[in-house]
Formats: sequence, structure tokens, C-alpha cells
Amino acid sequence: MPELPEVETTRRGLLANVQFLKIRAVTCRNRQLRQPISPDFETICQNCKILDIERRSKYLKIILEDKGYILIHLGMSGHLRILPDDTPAAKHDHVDIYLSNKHMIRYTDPRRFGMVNWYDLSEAEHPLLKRLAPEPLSTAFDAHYFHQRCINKTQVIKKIIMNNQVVVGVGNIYAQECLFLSRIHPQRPAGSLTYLECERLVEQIKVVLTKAIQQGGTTLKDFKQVDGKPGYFTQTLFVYGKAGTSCQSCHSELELLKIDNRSTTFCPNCQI
DNA sequence: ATGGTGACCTGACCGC
DNA sequence: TGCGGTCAGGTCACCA
Repeated sequence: MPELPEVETTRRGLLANVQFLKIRAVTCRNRQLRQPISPDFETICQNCKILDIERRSKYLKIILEDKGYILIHLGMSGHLRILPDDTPAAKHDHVDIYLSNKHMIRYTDPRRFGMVNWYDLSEAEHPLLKRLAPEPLSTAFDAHYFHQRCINKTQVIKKIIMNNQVVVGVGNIYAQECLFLSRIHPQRPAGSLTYLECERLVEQIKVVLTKAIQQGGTTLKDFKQVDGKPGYFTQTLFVYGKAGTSCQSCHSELELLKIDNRSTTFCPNCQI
């Protein structure tokens, strides 16, 4: 489900609902996520005030007053909702964070590839955050930087843009969309891209992610915003999940490839 | 250092 | 109806 636009949509929805509220209590029903929830998680969070919610890559940081932050990752299938605090828990509702206003933040994640934990480490100190590349929508991510990172690389370009040590936040859906819109074949060795192609790709990554955020993310299967509304970006997808249909630009048949074991749809005519 | 592979999980869907 | 296979939005530890 969640790529960067979905996570950013979630951040905005949460922030509007929980900023400056106090955490009354926390319930964990299943601690076995991508990494186990630490035994003292509930105790540490109790009575802390939520100051802000930040996003770094696809991680959310719930900033607590004078006391570090809760780090959340949604993995493949996770989502967060704001619900009345007496809402019964279903099978995959692993964590509830009860707030001072009779509501709670509920973390649900069927596949449990996500994580929830508390830290008091700066980004430079945190093992999961310290090696992350620049944000795609920041000025640090530009054509010059990206071209430098591609030079002499034999890896295919799709893998490079999905590598979070090159740029964060580009997952499988948006990688395919960005490559289509930049007219670059997903299997090109990164080192073969010209400066102009790098510039085009960087621009499309920014445009596609910005639009997706504006539309509330992509709705796939069960992605919902924190208020339960769907995202609307599916209406804007050109290639993801459309193998066998015709290219909206040239009407050739879109083809399917496996790259790094992940499905990749592209137009064999437009993308060179 | 860089690159490739398997591992972590559950659920939906398809063909038999 | 049931069973086995395949696939799915992500990331990281481990190996060569």
C-alpha cells in the first residue's frame, strides 16, 4: 500500500487530529512486527504530549514533548486511522494509542512488515535513518546529484531510483510511472543515462510524487486516508498494473517485465 | 564498497 | 469446497 505520497497523506491527516493531545495509554496486541515492539513501549509513551508529526522517507515520527519520538513504518500493508477509543479491535489491529480526547490512533498491518517503536536518537544516530538519501522533493535531489550517482553504475535504472541510498520514497508504483513519463526504459543501465535523461527523470519523480500527494495517494486494495476516504491517484496511473493494455501516448501494447522480482510495466515504443 | 538473494508475513485470487 | 501455486504497496541482513 504505502509509498511516500500515502505516508505523507497519512501524516497530514494524523497531525490535524492529534497535535498537542496527550497519550493516555497504549495497547499492543501483537509485538512481532518487522522488529519487535520494545517491552517498555507502553510505559514510555504514557502521559506524553504529541508535539508534531514528521516524515522522513516512508517513516513517520510522532514527536513527543521532551521525550524522543515514536517511529512508525507502514511496510506493505499497514495503515493508521483515528477512531473513537471504544472501537472494537479486529484481527490485525496491533497497536492502539489512546489520546486525551476519547479517540485513538490505531495501527493495523496484516502482513506485519511495518514497525512501531520509540526512540530518542537523532537522525544521524538512528540505524534505520542515518543512511537515507535525500528526500525526492528537496532541493538536494537535483539533476546534478542524480547524474553523479548514476555515473559508472551497471545496475538498471529502476533499481537505482528505488534504492533509498540514492533517493528515498520511490516505490514500485511510482518508479514505473516516473520512468514512463521520462520515456526511459526501466532496464537501462543507470550509467548509460545522459545528463538530460537524468534531468528528465528527476523532474518526473518530483512531478509524480507531488501530484500523488495532492490527490491523497494511490488507492490500491485497501489504502485509506486516516478519515477512511480513499486516495484518488489511481485515476492518474499510466502504466502500473496496466500490462497488456495500450499505451496512452502511442497505443502500443504495454509490456511486463520482472526487475528484482517485482513486476514492471512499460511501453516498449515510448521508453528507450 | 557494491550487488544479488532470501527472509520477514498474511490474504486474495486463479486454476484444477 | 478445498488445495496448491502465485502475487502484492517495503526493507534489511547476509552473502559473494
